[in-house]
Amino acid sequence: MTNQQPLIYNRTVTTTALDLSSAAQLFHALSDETRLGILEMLRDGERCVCDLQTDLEAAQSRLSFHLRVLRDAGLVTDRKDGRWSYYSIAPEALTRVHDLAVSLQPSKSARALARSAGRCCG
Amino acid sequence: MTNQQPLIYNRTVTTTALDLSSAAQLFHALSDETRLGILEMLRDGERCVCDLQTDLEAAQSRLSFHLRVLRDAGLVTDRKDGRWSYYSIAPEALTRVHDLAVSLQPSKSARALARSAGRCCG
DNA sequence: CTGACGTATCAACAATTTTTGATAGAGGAG
DNA sequence: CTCCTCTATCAAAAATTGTTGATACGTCAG
Repeated sequence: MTNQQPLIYNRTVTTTALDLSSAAQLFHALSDETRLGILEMLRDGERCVCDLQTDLEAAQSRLSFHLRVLRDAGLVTDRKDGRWSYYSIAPEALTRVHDLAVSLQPSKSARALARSAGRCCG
Repeated sequence: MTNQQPLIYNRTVTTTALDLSSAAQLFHALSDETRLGILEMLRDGERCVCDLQTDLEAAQSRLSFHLRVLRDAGLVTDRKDGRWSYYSIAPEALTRVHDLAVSLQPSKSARALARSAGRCCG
């Protein structure tokens, strides 16, 4: 259950209400400097934890923690080879971030009213 | 200082190392369901806090808190009219999210090695 | 086998974020 | 004015997240 991979989303932007929960999870995974640093490193290709450990000067268990957050959010995948674990970026997840940004943009039909009504609400 | 607005970033994606700190702040603002719900509502145009309060069934001070997080991250702007505060989406911030997603994608020169070297690190 | 290495996980603690309820101030209605 | 509405802010409490050090397990070298 903890190893469960999140769904892979379709390329097409669903116009239906976004899944706030999984969107939040995705953004949360990106909301930490250490994790962004990891992703930045992984841009050049897969890396083992020990590599990251060296370059980011982070304790092993700390890295392990952040890698798991990234993996749970679907942002990275891992592969084991011998005693090493190699992590790489899952580009689909970034595509999804991209799509979310698009789908949060104001709609064309932005209702230019709001204050025309004397009373605001209730 | 607390009311300080974040920088507006250029449209062009800088290839230089991203500013991890402000990127993290931006993603953090998006990492909460309530805040995503707010943004979703604001897609249709500006809204006063009391509107959001009604539709999101959230306490006023809670909303105020989240709106501030969004504003500090540059995701929304606010405008006062009489006793109402109207919030709207700041599309540039979403563009920046978009750009960040792009700039985190794996580089072309993904070094397809990593395991070709017998030893991993050290 | 044995011992060192690479990594994941866990529990305890620290730090940060979010919620809640109370208070205060600005603006408008009467 | 005075009272009510809308909103921001604050402090305290609750919840969540991140860090650290210890432990465990698989794998490989010797």
